[in-house]
Amino acid sequence: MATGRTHRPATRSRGIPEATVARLPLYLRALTALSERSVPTVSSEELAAAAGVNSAKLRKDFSYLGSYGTRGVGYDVEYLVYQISRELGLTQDWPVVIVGIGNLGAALANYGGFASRGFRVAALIDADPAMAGKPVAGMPVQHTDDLEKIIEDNGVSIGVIATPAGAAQQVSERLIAAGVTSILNFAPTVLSVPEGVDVRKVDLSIELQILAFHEQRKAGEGAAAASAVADSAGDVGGAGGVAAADDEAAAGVGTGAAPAAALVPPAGRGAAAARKGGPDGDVPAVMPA
Amino acid sequence: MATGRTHRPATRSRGIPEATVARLPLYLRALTALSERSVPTVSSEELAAAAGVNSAKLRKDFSYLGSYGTRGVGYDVEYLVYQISRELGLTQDWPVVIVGIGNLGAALANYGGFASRGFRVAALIDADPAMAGKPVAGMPVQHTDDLEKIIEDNGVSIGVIATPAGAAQQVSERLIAAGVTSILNFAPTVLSVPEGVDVRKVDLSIELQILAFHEQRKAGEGAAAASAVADSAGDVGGAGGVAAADDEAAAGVGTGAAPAAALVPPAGRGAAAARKGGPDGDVPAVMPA
DNA sequence: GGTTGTGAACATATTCACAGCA
DNA sequence: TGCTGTGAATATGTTCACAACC
Repeated sequence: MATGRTHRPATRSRGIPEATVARLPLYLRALTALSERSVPTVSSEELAAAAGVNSAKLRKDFSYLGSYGTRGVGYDVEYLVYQISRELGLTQDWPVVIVGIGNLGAALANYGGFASRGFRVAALIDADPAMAGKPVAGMPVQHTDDLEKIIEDNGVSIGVIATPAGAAQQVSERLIAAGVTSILNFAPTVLSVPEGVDVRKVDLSIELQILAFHEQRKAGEGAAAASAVADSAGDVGGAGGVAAADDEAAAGVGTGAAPAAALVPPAGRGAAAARKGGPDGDVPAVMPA
Repeated sequence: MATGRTHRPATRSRGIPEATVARLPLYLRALTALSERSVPTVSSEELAAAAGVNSAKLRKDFSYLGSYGTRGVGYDVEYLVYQISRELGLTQDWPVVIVGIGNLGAALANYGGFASRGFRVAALIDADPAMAGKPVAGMPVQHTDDLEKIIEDNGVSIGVIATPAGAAQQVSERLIAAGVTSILNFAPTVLSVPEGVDVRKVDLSIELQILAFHEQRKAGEGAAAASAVADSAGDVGGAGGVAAADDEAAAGVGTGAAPAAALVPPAGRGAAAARKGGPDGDVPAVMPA
């Protein structure tokens, strides 16, 4: 590795669990708040509460980073902030580009927390020639034609896609060809990318659909059984779920990807097929409006 | 349940795994696209490719819903669209309110995919009196004072919070008190809510930090070892991760939650504490710039 | 032949509960 | 005494591989 250390120093070391990585930013945020209030130390219990997880999980998470606490006392806030920042790679500067400057792209560009934590918006890019040169968040929008040059000149390795769904795949290909290896995708599409490129997606409609699922359960159970509610609720900052994505769709294409069509109950063949289904004979009365 | 069926019809039935629920919207999106192209049936292999997952996982997921496929043939597209929609509760109408109409809130209000799938924006709410009455996405913004009335009059059970971090907790409390039981939170804060209320969060900065973590790994490995890259990449639509959240911060407060402070390496006490750390003696050369 | 549906094996994540240390 | 760090137990999720069936 970079330091010339032997591989896998001792027992486990390599590979912090993905679920833990996903929670580190949460801890970091809580710790930063404590740091600003000049709190010197926290217990796992307190910090866990602030981050919305339980303390055993937090201690386990930290144990993957090392033994940074003091038994009987707790964790040194400043020190932990530094260790987590380092682990997350936030002690260095990450230039990012945002592609697709519609409502959402502009919202992202204006997002303050962006700059605060190692990320720097290096450029705003849009395909609309009319946008070129217009300032958004105090920065001129540049045209897609210059995408490759911008990426290379700024050494950008992280790209944010906030274009309409239809443009996302192509944009991702250009970003990757120019050197980007991590993408945060807000467009409601599955991007297919080569091995070695990381993609995370944020999808509004998926999140809403997941909420609707649980809402429906609550309503159903409430009517008949009782409170089997505390299903996915309970631990807010939980582990599971993927992410929900939104899209600049509205600002780009008419209404986005694929609205119209379907949703009518399968009258003809559907009904036929339905017969053989009935896994638990569950065909309830939810008839579509 | 709604139909008066006996509880737990047969073997398992109740409780579709959370990970499966989180993928259903993905399948639904892919199926809707097929439906629009009038494709009558798909194999698990094809559909899995379109949704960015592997076919075994998809089949397992569907098996929790019932036996909706035909061996040797595949799945009937229309029928599956209906079944998944029903399972997710999308055959009914879900009025939602968006609170916090800054850049992000406006982007969400304009998002077309919103309306298409059972969700309907019932109202836009903002605390700024100057916003009141102004049309956003063809709908007048209403003032926070009327929040409770709006929720009740429209029977809203899902709320979207796109306010600055500082306002989020209070907004969530008002929403919940008025009857909302599911919240999609875009503010970078941990909401604490009573049991029975579902919260999902979308957090831009968390997502970026997760990407940075993997970027850092790539760089480190690449320099010395080689390609141990295909770490979190590989299956794009993977399972793990939480979500990343963004905030309307910029439009509301100055720069959001907690930017400044910390990030300097722990010179004094930090170094001292550092000694006892060295879990795997991993202290690499990543010295902050 | 082709494809689903699923038990069994494996992998990852969470929680418990307590020894070890300040 | 108080709190961390962690093995062991449990729960959840993924993948394999193949029997069942069209």
